[in-house]
Amino acid sequence: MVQGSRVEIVHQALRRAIVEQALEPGAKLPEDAIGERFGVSRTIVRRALERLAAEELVAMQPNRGASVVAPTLEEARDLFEIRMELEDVVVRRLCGRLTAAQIERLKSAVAGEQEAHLQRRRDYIRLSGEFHVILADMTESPMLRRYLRQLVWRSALVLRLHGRPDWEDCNVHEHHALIAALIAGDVEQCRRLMAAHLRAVLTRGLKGGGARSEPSLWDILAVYAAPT
Amino acid sequence: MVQGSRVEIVHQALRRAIVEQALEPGAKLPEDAIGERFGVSRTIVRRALERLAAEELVAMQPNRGASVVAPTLEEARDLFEIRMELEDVVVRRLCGRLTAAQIERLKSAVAGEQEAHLQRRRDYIRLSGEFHVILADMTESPMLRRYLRQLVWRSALVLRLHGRPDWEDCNVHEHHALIAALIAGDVEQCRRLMAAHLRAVLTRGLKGGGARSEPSLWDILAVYAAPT
DNA sequence: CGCTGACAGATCGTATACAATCTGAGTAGA
DNA sequence: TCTACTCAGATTGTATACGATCTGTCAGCG
Repeated sequence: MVQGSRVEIVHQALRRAIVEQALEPGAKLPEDAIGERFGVSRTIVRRALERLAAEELVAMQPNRGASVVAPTLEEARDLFEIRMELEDVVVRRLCGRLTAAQIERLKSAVAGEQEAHLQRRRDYIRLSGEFHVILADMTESPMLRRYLRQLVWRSALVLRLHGRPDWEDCNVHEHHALIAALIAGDVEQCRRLMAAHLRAVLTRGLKGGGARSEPSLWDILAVYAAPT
Repeated sequence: MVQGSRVEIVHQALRRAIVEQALEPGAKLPEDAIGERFGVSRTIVRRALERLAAEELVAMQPNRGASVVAPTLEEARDLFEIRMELEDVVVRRLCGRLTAAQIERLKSAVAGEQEAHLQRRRDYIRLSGEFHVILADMTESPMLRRYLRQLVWRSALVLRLHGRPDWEDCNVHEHHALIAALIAGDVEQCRRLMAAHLRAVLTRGLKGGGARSEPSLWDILAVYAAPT
């Protein structure tokens, strides 16, 4: 009576592991080992990896296997720019139109974030992204939902790779303010808050010369790879 | 010296067949038959189908195999709404910033469309979508490029399913006007033209009670499936 | 006459076998 | 000492075999 096939199970498990940053960017994902761990054959694992590759959470190189993607700084910025555009669409659609039930759902989601943050739980990052996924869901636009999910997932990866380990960058207040503005129904205010929020996430995440941030080989070699 | 693996070949071939509407929406895609046609095993075909499923060009049902998706009218509208948002981003980024080479490329693309249209070639629909893909490419944003490609491909499918077979709905003039506005550099004018263009495509495609448009079973039964 | 259940054919889901490819260690030669 | 080559071990790429599931047909029963 499992709702999902075995491929689905492996797929989602790996995605969670990536989004929650249990699997580091760049980590190798050998088919054999994963298959053994989940008790399935390589066929299943390969299909799950292929799906993750379609979501651009893992990269597959021919004859070299799969590994967790390690987006460059440039890709990270591009990601957030597009995400800002789509989140802008979301707030424009939602502003002043939230039902009581939706408001309740958003508030409990933020409460969950707060708790995870206070307890310094590993899933804080996932939860604080989940807030945006919930917002996207409420637009009832399958496309918006779909694309924003992917962008949010990849964002988590990016922040892990280029971000600081600070527990101080807390989204809870900004999420609260956003909910209030959505209820109030001032579109421009909503857009401003969302844009500011995302910009804050990005700069908090990227700008701080992270204690943890190991620049990727690609970035490192950028200087040295200049022609002639 | 093929650039892509065999999976890639089958994947792209099937996609072209779908986008060019050689494969009707709803068409079954049996793994055996396709494998035999391309001279590969089911393993390869299945992976190609899985990729197409990730792009939402085919739907895979457990134990029922794959078939070309047949988006509902509602999904079609959603698709175009999101596409309009992203195309808006594209023109905002490109307006007044086109290089001479880019202008040349766009013009020759439109010329190609025109030719295909005059000759009533099957690939006209693909080419007229390609114009938008080229624009997206020029933004140099991998994300924008990626998402817009998917949206354009799916658009072709939607227009086939719900559209009229008219050869009169020609995009060439609107594409020309758009290029001119992008060169001129008037952002608001660009946005207006793009929005009008897409709205025109949608209404030309969907509104006209198409001679060919068979409403899907789902739509048909909507009235009859009301509770109690 | 209509319904139920069994069966055959087709199609899909998964595991596994074998070939191809890559990686790194070790060795021979300059 | 350094370079180039070879080869074993590990890992992936692909085909295929076998079991599971679905669909449609047809006989048996009410």
